[in-house]
Amino acid sequence: MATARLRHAGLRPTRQRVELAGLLFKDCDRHVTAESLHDEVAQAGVKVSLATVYNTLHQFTGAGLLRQVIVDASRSYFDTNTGDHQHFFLEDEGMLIDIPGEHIAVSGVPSPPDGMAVDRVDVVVRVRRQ
Amino acid sequence: MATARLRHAGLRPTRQRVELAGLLFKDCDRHVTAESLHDEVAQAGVKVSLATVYNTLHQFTGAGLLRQVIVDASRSYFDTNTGDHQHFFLEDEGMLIDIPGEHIAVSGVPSPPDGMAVDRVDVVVRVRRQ
DNA sequence: CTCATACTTTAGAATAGTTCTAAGCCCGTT
DNA sequence: AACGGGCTTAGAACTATTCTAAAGTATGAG
Repeated sequence: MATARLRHAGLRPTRQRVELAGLLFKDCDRHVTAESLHDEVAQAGVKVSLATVYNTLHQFTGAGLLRQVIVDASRSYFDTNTGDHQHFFLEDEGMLIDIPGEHIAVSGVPSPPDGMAVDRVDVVVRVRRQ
Repeated sequence: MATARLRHAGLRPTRQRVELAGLLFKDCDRHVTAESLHDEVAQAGVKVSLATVYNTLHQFTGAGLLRQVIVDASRSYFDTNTGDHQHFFLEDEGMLIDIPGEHIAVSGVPSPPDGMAVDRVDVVVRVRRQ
């Protein structure tokens, strides 16, 4: 459950973090923005400030519970799936869909510049209506 | 030259657009941000407002002369190379390096959701020092 | 060449997402 | 129960970007 997961990640299980973790990790994999999560937690009748939502998303990301996905210049998405996978990005709706890592492969990446190591390879398949 | 290129793209060759196009398309492929280009044009002793730099970058992108690259949540990059290629992103320095399209390949992309068509596949190889 | 007009540029204000501040709160330990 | 350090929060601040509306300018017609 949420409390144990937080403790294991070295994060004090405060009311706010437990609430947010509950929403984020309840069911399936999810993609949220700070604002969407803030709305959702408010909808659930819990009061958590937007600043705390931002803090929490970053702490969870630092602890490896979330992964930040950069696909849109105007806002940040966070993904509850931290495993090997990539994304479709529906540009019309600003929505992400996972592509399992087993399905997709990138080949022919040149060796990185001297003194650099590959941190991650991100693939974004941008799709539009029609 | 810049003037002809602008006319061909259906853009009136104003002093500002000609100056910016001159800087952008003079030599090799380049990656700029609005701010870096604004600094550069100022350095060259020309006065172009930041708003015009933004306008121009977007108009050039709309005309197919530039391509916007989304790799960083906090700012937009524009690439003078509009051909098929991908990028290394040096996270420590906020710098982009092209990976030629012949070198890199993505396979196993599932078919997009119903009613959607693939617009573009972007690969970002994030690298860090050491 | 001159003019009219529509398109451009610009300074400054406005906006949106995000981060910061500092004051009070609360979790875990003693 | 009390304490101490981390946590939360409202609101201000910040930053990249976009908007506004007023002044400037390229272009085609005459």
